[in-house]
Amino acid sequence: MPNNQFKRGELYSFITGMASTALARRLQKNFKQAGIEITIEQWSVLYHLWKEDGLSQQDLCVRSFRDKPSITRLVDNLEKLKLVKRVPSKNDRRINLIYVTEAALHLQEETMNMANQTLNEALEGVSKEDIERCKEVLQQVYDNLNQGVR
Amino acid sequence: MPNNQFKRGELYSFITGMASTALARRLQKNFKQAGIEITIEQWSVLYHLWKEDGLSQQDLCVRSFRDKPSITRLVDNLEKLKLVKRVPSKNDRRINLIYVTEAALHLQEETMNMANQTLNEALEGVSKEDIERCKEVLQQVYDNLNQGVR
DNA sequence: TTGATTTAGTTGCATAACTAACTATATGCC
DNA sequence: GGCATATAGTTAGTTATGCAACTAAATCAA
Repeated sequence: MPNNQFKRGELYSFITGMASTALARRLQKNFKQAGIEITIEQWSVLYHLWKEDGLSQQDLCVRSFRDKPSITRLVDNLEKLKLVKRVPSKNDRRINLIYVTEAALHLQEETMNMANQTLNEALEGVSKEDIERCKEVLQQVYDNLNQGVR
Repeated sequence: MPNNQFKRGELYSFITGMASTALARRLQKNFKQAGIEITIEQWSVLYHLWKEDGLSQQDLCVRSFRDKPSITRLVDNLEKLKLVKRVPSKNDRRINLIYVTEAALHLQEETMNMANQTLNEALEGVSKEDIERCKEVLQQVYDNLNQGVR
């Protein structure tokens, strides 16, 4: 029997990710109250593009832990909102490079501040050390589940 | 400045709950490979009913951290699959009490074992102590975000 | 050069989530 | 009793996710 055997009845919140769900909901609410009409999922795509503009959809898949259809549709919706633009790559015509627009850049500062502030509220009373430890555990869980998968 | 100020670029995986998503996906795949044709969300409702049968939909909302429409539809789908039954309460006719069927009871042992095993695989290499610490952090995050909310 | 395989992205279908608005029953106050 | 309010659940509309099947372009091999 593995020494970290999980007792029944303890697994539910781990599987459902209730903390991250609550956090996403709160951030969504904060966006709305500030009159920012994008979803958290759309924001999370912009987040990666703000860090590095001109990523391919495939890059976005990897970085945002989503599958290809999800990214296709998030980019669709972001394009409708005129927050990003698809630009076909000249080297490889299969590839779309995604660039943020001026409008999206205007959102960056405010939404990043809101995200940081929301996260800090969520982590109120939790020590830096415990946060680090928790992040490591979650990363390990992710890695365990994806080893051997490509 | 709060002493647990989160640095930019570190928040993404926390918000998206990539670990819990990966875990849910893996468990779903394991169900499918075993020929069990229910979704993780449906399973999570059954999970609460196995612990305590005859809960109201409202009870299920609270315990599964979902809103009312979500539970309505999950119960709809579970009822179609003949895994639960809605029984109107005699004391209060607004209330539906949800009971698992024989068919659902047959799923309990196997799926709970699969869930525990999947979780143990996910937590391979993580110490009991770190798991505890991580659970406490996630609980604290949830509580922080829901204090003052009812 | 042609034909098989891989890669990037899209489309279709089912399930699930949130919000808002709705119905029906129960409760509380006058 | 009667009306306002609260509670349990449903319905409708939009967005997102997962899977499977698909198209188009690129690569690799004979």
